[in-house]
Amino acid sequence: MPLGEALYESGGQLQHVYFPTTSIVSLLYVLADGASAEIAVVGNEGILGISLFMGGDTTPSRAVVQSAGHGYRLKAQFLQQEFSRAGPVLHLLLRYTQALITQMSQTAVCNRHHSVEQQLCRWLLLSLDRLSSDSLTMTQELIANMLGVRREGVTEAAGKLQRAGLIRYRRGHIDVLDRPGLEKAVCECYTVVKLEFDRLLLEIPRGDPSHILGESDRRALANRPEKMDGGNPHHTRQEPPEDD
Amino acid sequence: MPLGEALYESGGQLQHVYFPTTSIVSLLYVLADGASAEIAVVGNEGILGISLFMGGDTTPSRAVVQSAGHGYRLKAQFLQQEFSRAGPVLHLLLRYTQALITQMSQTAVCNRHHSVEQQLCRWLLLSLDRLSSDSLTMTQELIANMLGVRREGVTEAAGKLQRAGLIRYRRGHIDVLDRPGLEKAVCECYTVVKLEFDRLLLEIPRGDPSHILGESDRRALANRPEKMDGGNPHHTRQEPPEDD
DNA sequence: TTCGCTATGTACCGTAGCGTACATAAGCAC
DNA sequence: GTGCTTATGTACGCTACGGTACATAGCGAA
Repeated sequence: MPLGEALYESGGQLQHVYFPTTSIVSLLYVLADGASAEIAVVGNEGILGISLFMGGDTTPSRAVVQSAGHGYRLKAQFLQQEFSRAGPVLHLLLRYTQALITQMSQTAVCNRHHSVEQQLCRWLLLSLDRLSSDSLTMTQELIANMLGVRREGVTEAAGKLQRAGLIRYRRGHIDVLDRPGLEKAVCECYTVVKLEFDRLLLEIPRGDPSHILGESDRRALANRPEKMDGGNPHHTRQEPPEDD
Repeated sequence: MPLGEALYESGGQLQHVYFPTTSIVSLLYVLADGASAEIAVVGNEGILGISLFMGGDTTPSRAVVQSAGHGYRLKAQFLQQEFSRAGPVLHLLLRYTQALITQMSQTAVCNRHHSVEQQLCRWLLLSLDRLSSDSLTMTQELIANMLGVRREGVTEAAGKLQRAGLIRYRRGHIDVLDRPGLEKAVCECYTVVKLEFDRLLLEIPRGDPSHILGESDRRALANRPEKMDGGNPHHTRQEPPEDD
């Protein structure tokens, strides 16, 4: 999944869902005048194409690869088939969708009330969490597009963070030097989203048995079908691999 | 459902879902410093408490009655019971949730790129659509809280709209005089959301039969259980027809 | 190595919206 | 009516950010 590739366009018909593994994908809303804003970011914890099981088939958002890497993809019909079985996969997908809703909502509030610098911190940490790395390949121009601000604003904010010793960047690369420091500088929006993802996707729900997802269910999701660049020989699944 | 009542608080355990009929409810995200922003508005087209069927049981958002009126409520377990049957109600709820996601996302972009005046227009139209009326009981202070801006900003924007002959307001009331004019002044965000709601909730999906929702399904949802002021215990209604 | 593209740095002005303070007026209770 | 509460109007300075213009420097290609 190369940098900049659009997995789907606003309103376009989706054919697949995607499961990033080492890549990160941004969900963008684009306005008629070309202005845009990232409303959520999806990495190896998530799935792209939720409208395929939510029932809308398409969505007004755009999905762009923000950090090159790998991922799996699956034909929509296979996911829908599994979804319609109303088993643990359905519940896990819905819980993920709820986590995504939290991310979108918190982004909306953050857009309203927080400074570019705070939003940059949030963005860096959210991206880092999805890469399990402390280094990003990313120009300030791209970050500006994601945040929906001027490139110069990002330059300024990034310069401030660098002078504070939190990050270091070279042409097109950002290294995080002091992650705890970054977490101190970030607004609460990052924490809210992170806690909600952990709560919804890591904790084992109690109560209604239909919602219980144990370790085996999470393994089931982690054990993903159809690696895009080749094969994982060892996973067992019902659907045969297909296309590409 | 009186003005200002909180149907649920951020992180609080939900006991019921709510179906507003003549009321409007705002979903708010509140920051630690008290600042807040409305991320979506729910009226007679929608349902409050989606986290109950999405599987999270709770959510970081707050639901506040923005326009007093009536509504139905239903104990969470009954909705979950119906949801777990994986029939048309499930698909309708998920389609509504996707529409809600669109509204939240578009709100995020609008917060980023559009002026207070444009956002006020959007807010007025979204509220109007959910009241099927051309008059709101609403102070500028409350609107400011919803939009996450200063009250004075709303005063100014509303004054501009009034001088343009689009609206008229008296202490705590707003009348829309020229709705077409308002629709010309509003940003695209309103239109995107409206079209998406229409597409997802009014159009009859084609293709996968499990997604088909006909007129009877929509009647089934409109035919709502447990009126809030009545306490009718007969909400064990007959199951709606499986399909149209 | 040199060249050239592109990412980054800096500066200047314009403006929308914030924080604040206070004035006015509409509606309500009596 | 009178008086109080609360909604609305207005003003002023401040700041963050947008728009623009241009300078510099890193890095890859030749």
